[in-house]
Amino acid sequence: MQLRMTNQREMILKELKLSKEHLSADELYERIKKRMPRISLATVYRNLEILSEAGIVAKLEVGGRQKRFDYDVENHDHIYCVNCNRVDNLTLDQKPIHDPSMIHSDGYTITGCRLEVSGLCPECQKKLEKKGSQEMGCGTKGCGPKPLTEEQKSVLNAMANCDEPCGSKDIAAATGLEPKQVSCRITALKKKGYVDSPVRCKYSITDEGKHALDA
Amino acid sequence: MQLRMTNQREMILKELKLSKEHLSADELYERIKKRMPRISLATVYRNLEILSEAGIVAKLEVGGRQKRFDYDVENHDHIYCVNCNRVDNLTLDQKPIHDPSMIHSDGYTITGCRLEVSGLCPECQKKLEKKGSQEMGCGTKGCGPKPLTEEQKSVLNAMANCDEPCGSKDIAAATGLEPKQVSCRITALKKKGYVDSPVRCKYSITDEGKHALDA
DNA sequence: GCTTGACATGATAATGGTTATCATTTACAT
DNA sequence: ATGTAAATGATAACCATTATCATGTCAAGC
Repeated sequence: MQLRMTNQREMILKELKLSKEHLSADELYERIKKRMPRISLATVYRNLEILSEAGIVAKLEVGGRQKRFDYDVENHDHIYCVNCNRVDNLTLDQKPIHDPSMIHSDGYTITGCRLEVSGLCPECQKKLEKKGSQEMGCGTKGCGPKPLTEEQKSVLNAMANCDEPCGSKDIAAATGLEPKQVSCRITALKKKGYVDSPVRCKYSITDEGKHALDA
Repeated sequence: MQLRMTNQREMILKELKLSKEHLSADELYERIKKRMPRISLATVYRNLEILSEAGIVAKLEVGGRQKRFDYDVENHDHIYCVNCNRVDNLTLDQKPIHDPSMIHSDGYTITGCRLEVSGLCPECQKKLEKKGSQEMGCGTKGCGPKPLTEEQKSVLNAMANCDEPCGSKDIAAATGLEPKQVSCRITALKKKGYVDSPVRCKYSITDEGKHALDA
């Protein structure tokens, strides 16, 4: 089994080196596609796996979402954003433990060791400040208004036509939906941040909700 | 928003405390189902999320596969098996860094910090010794012979009927498949460990391969 | 220079873990 | 006791990743 340096592989390495970021497979795919439109996402995954197996790039499994890949194969520590899953390098005042002999592990054979720090990256901090305690969970992609079902839209519309906070019965009447169905929809909309409950049992549409309706 | 203590939630907490392991959502689900057969996997996921958000259990995102949950919410370090993804606690001779002030992170707000060690757990070491350099990647479930397509089976059968290593042309003739299709199937079978290539361009079925055919 | 088979690719189906939706049920504050 | 928010179970949808396979390309040997 020997490795061939194909154009695709070369491109993957070049792009990874260029960015010096800790890109995920699909981010890398998006960048490469600009210059090599026919490349397949599978090829990117496959080659990142092969190249990391060969020790040419480093595979990072940090923070529980997608894998990320690093052109720098030296063992170093990372910090990741719990909100957007971005990964950055870490600098420490004190050298962390990277020595297997320090570790008591009841029979494990140790293959790797690193400090993993979680936090909120600067951008996500800003976003959260703006939005208050608003949920966001807005990663690198798929950000932007979330899709609504027809029922959710009609509930939102009913609220938009109401000047003051209204109860679920008013909305049931306005939409023709069953009261039970209305409260389900309200819950879903509240979770998305499109509906607010200024008073107990009274609901009103938020700015985000209005925006979502327009879109 | 307030939390209610439902039977399901109580059961999840009890079972997690009982095991004192670092269970994944589906492992927990399997255990709870024995005493509460109508519980839904979604409920387990939902509640683990809610309980960890509330700080009642700890969510571990270790090693890039499934999330695991810990009844012990104290900040401590873990070692995980790269093969079976099992997670264990770690004891260290020297206290690791858990102090955010040691960390330079260019604007990150730090929310957590722990040492993450990877290795091979005792059981997986034994398995690997037995199997030699055989691939295994056999996690907690879905272990056992991998399914074969009809074409793969017929290629394997042809090999089984051959006493000595044979070329892909022989197999093409024996199976009636196109030569090109044969080499594809051989590649797949080799990856599964069912076919070996003792000489370049000559293939023979392995013991695992025979076993897979019988099954 | 042609053949042959190993290695790669692109397209796409399949998988595994997890989350979202929604009708229904349950628990709790009043 | 009752009304409403919260929780549940069933299931569809989702996302990242892996597997499959037809096809394409490279490199070595005749």
